Amino acid sequence: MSSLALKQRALYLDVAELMRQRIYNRGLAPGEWIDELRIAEELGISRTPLREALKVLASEGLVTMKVRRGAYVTEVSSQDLRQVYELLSLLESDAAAVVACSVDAVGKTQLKALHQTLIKAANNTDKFFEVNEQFHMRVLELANNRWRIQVVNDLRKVMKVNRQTSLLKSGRIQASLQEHQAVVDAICSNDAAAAGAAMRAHFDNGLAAAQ
Amino acid sequence: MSSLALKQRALYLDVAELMRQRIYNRGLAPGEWIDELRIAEELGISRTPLREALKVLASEGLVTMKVRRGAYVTEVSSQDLRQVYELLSLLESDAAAVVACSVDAVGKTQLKALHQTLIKAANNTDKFFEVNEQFHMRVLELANNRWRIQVVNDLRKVMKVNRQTSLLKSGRIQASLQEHQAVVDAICSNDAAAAGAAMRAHFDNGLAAAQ
DNA sequence: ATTCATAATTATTGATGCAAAATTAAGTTT
DNA sequence: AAACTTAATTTTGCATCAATAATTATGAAT
Repeated sequence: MSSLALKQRALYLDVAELMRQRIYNRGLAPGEWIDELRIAEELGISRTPLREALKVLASEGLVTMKVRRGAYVTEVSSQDLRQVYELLSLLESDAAAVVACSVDAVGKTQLKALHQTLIKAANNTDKFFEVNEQFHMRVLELANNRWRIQVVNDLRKVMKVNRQTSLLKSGRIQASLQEHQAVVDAICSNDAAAAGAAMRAHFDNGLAAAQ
Repeated sequence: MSSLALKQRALYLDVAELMRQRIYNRGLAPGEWIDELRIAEELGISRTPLREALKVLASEGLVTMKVRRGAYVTEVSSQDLRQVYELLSLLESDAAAVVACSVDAVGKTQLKALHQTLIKAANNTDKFFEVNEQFHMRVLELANNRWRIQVVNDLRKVMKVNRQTSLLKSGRIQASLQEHQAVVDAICSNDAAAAGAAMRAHFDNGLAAAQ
């Protein structure tokens, strides 16, 4: 039985995810022209699903389509990075405030548990990134607005294009953990204003460290 | 010389816009299955650019792709509408606050002029919609964050799927004008907090009127 | 030698074709 | 007559093909 025996997702979605990863890890560099023929051949697929994938990435802002000139990896300037950061700060701090009002005991327990996992991952950068994202996503899910989740997900994809600048000056992880603690505390004491402020501070510090 | 002599945009973008309009005016009803063959034939094009257009609309949230079952017009529930409204309120009230801080004399003049145009359009619903959107977009542009503009544009597209519910109970236009006036006044006096609050109030009232 | 024009190559865009999957219709059996 | 099975049709998803536009290369003229 083949390993690809039954695929639930359409090919273009898998290709989109693969291209995303290539963009994140600079296999495809910012500004670079995307050679459809080469990549399609490389992946052993036709250009149709690849082109569909590129249009998905274009709507996410990861690639830019130029008419009759194909697809290019979007160049994310430091200004773009700042603008995206501002939006994430706005959307996620509001989410934290909403969650502080609406969260139940289960939600509080989940956030506390995730924060503990994050503390344990402090010495493993990749793991820290992963759990950090889980924490932020859990807050968003608790805020119960599927459109906000969608928007934040897209913006985070843009951030990942410049992953090396996006986080982690020295000492940033420990500071980040303390800021998360403040968010958890504020949410668990149902203090909306404090939760929003703590999340906003977290993003402000993150942006400052990135520059 | 043909009317389509030189087209600057790719076909799939034109098709996407056409499909958007059909969804807005209920030529394609919420939940309805989109018959690729029929529409492609109707438009005299092949399925390829239509399918590309559908993927663009899917990423905007206007259509939903089901695997091996094609594309369906997204059903926007009243909860979705509320959630999108909340996000627009958040994003645009923050934009208004930013503009109040950064706006120059030219920007102030533009907003005042747009508001005057809006007042004159009070008796023409379609024109009012149009100028209203221009006003909101101008505020966003002055806030100088291209990612916010993109996000708001996408969210507004979702709103338009339920246009009939989205605005205009009786008396809503006059109230809306007064609320806009408050936004303009606050921005022109560089009062960020007041500008944000005025825009937020505008959205809160709009949502209340829609339900 | 440099610049402009034209030809050749390359790449994007849109159309068509084909196979797999899903839905619908038909038929058989209990 | 109802339900299950199987056949036919429809439709999606991916591949291939053709045409148009853009870029590069070649050559001619000043």
